[in-house]
Amino acid sequence: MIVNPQSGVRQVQNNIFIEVYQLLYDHFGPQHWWPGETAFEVMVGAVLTQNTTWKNVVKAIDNLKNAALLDYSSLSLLAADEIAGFIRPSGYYNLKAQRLKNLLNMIAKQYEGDLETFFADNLSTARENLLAVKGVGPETADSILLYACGAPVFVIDTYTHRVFSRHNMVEEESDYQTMQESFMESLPEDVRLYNEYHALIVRVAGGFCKKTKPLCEHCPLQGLNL
DNA sequence: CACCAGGCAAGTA
DNA sequence: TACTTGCATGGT
Repeated sequence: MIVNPQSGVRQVQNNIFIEVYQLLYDHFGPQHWWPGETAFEVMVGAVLTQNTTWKNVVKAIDNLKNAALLDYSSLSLLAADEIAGFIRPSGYYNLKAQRLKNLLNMIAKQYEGDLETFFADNLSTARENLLAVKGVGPETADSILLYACGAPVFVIDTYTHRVFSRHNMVEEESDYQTMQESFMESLPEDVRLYNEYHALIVRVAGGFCKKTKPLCEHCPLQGLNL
């Protein structure tokens, strides 16, 4: 294992990103993500889970499901303030309702309201269109691309940053794009791998790598600290 | 009671 | 450019 004496950060050389994946997969097994029945549900969930625990998102999703609103054409008929009423449990409900509207409007405008056309679009075009939606940032966009569109994009989130910076595998000040490039340059381009890896990072962070507990006892990555 | 959760945009200096 | 703040419910 090579460590850069300047930064103390491990060199990506053989190859820490794959090692970590193996450790996590061996410890936790497959995570079966994304937890949603349809691609549309995944897309909605990606917006609702912004800075919010998934448990609360499930309640909001259930409200939409029970009202038979969890499909593109039904949800598109509602105004933002009507959507807000159903998604209250997920928090920021006014904001997120408008963000969902913005997303639906983008699909209406760019893809003539055809979800399947959007899901099948060229990766970079789809990503640009998603990022142009107010309320859709890089993580939300990439989550939709990977888990709804099945595109080979690695998703970075706060957990990814926390776990990997805490173990000195990326620099503390690394931004989204930098981290994403590190992962994607170090891993084979494989949707299934990206899917499982991100889910495993969320799993280990939620289970062991808490914000207020810098020491992750009994964490499967424990031995990596140096 | 304080703090956190699978972000993002807008405001300030 | 580099911080800071608003958005909000629900669980620990």
